[in-house]
Amino acid sequence: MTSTEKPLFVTCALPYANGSIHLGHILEHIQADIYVRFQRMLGRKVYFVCADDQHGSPIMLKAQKMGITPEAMIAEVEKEHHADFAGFNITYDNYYRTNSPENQEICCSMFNKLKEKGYIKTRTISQLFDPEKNMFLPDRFVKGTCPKCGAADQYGDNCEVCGATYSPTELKDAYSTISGAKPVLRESEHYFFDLPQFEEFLKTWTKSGVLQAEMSNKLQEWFEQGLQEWDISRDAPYFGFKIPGTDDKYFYVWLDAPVGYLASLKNLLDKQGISVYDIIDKKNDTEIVHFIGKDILYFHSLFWPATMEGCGYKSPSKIFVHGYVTVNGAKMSKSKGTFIKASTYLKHFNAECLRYYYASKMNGKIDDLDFNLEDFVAKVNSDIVNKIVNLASRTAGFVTKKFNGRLADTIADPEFLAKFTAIKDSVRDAYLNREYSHAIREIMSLADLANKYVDDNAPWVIAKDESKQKELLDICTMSLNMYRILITYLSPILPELTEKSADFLATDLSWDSIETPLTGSEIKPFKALFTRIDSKTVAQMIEDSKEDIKAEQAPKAEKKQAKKDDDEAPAQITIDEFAKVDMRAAKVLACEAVPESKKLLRFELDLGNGEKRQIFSGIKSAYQNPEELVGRFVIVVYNLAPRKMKFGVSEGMILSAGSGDKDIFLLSADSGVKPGDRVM
RNA sequence: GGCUACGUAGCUCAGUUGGUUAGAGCAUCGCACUCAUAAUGCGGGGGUCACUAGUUCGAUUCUAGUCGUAGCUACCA
Repeated sequence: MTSTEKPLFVTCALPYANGSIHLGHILEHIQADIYVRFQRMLGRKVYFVCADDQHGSPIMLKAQKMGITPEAMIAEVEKEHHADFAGFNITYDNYYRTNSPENQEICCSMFNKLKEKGYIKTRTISQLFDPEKNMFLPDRFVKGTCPKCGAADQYGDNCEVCGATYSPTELKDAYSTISGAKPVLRESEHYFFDLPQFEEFLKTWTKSGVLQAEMSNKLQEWFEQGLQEWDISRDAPYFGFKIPGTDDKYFYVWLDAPVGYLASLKNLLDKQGISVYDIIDKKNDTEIVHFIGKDILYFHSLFWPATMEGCGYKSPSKIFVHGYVTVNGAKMSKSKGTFIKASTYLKHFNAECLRYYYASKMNGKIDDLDFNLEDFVAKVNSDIVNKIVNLASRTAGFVTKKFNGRLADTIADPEFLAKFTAIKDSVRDAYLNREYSHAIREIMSLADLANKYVDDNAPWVIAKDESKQKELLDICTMSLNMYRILITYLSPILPELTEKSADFLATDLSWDSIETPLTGSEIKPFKALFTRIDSKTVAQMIEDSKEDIKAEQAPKAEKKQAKKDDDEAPAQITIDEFAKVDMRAAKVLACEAVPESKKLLRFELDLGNGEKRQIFSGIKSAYQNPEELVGRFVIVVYNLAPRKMKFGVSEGMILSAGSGDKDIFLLSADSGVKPGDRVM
């Protein structure tokens, strides 16, 4: 059995049900869809499935905030996701959900198997708990003061100011970002998957060619660090599946998400009377292929194959990892309007444009792909319209007007046409290796050749000579056959254009028919097959994206307002607490703007008794001429922990008041104060 | 800080298992053509292949370092 005869089970990563699909998601789905469409073209049996990933704390909390049930929220999101992928012509055999009976059944059955075989352990761990909300807090829902540098409002796992990493229990003045309550430490029994038992299996598996080389190197690093047991349980309240045999333990969302692949497949196969367990049986020759982004490699290359192996099931055959999408060379940015939702894109452009553009840059590697907006317009117009479609457009008219649409009975120059069929294998290999850009390069160079053929033969000249009518038809038949071949090559990428072209040529465009010339048949009158795009539409799309974000952020602004109100009435402190702050007067010895920084001024201060300190202060916006500050007195928090900053260590804090930006005013003392005087 | 990847024409990208004048598309300039969705063809200009050192008869391609960009780095996954 050759590899193209084996059935194929293909998935895309399950989009999380707390937000919209954006052009980053779409990259993966287009990549997979092209792959799948091509495999189907070769006649291969494919199950292409996806689903919404609907469990976990973020979903539970977001639904709470919206005042609806998680079920209601995910149903809404699912509808939207469905429409988005359909809009991009992604041909899923099934798009399902993780919050489904099928998923629960498979999760529980897999868990029980793993437990029976001794791969599940329990251990009591201490974790921060929100006493008001009555729930355990994931790290990123805890904020507080960094224990290393004293920066306020840092997340529970690391400090964005000094880069220190720590456990959330080390945070000072920690608070829950959900309720604002002070978290307490509480113990709980957790379930762990014993990943280290699978080390040998995983090492062998990762070397079996399932991953790109870069990714398998990455795994080496993880092996060197040592595999850890994986915490797969979460305590109630949690939106997910209850773990069998427990009252208040739930499967961690990342346990049930990949199982969602199987759930979606099961939902599909049940209707066909096929058992999903047969497909994942080790004896079954179905190949399992996952398309994922590089951010979730860890789950798919360690936990997922290990849990499958632990259950005695087949591990994935291929994990195809791709990079991120950047827009105009930068990360997608909400404020720049380059965070473009799938639905926003579809309001302005046809799916085919993006399918083509992405494909023209996809190479099967994990490099990021840049969505350059100018390049997008240029490439779509010049490749698809000016070159490819032009071939049909410039010759079809003659056939229709002069020959009633009937093509010549033979191919005039089979040798020349053979150049077009000659790249068939190379195009096939490119598709199979996901080197779509390579395929497109070859196809486009033939499109150039085809246009040159038409130019060289100048049918518009021959058309005027009544004695050369056969020659005219020959040339047009050649040109339309070149078009037929090229569009067939492109059909996995451009399904709509292919369909329109098949209708226009009144023939089937299949992989097997590539070498079979289209002769003696009638074509339909040519109509514009593809509409060119322009940069004004791009600008509109960007504007729309900015509007999307504004609409989304409106409620968040309210939240900020609420938080601000809290600031106005901070908790009272005792005089003892106040006395802990040592503030002193200091004389500015030198002051300069930090050139690489937008906000910072660097001060050199005299704190009396010959003590000098360097302090950075974020007041550049209000003091354009820092040198004018030299000689004046400022108030400094003397006993603030030093903070290492990008440009040096800041040894204290200079006090100022104001609302920000240009309205920042340094505090100072009246004349007579001396460097080092304490503020009483 | 450590690790990894990337850095080739104005833009987006190929390519080189080390070897004569480094490629494509778009953009730009000139010419031709007028069948075609102002599309096409021919020709020109444009690159010290990030920088520096090393290996080599020879490096854009190998090695090391530097700079820049991105990602990873947490008992997080």
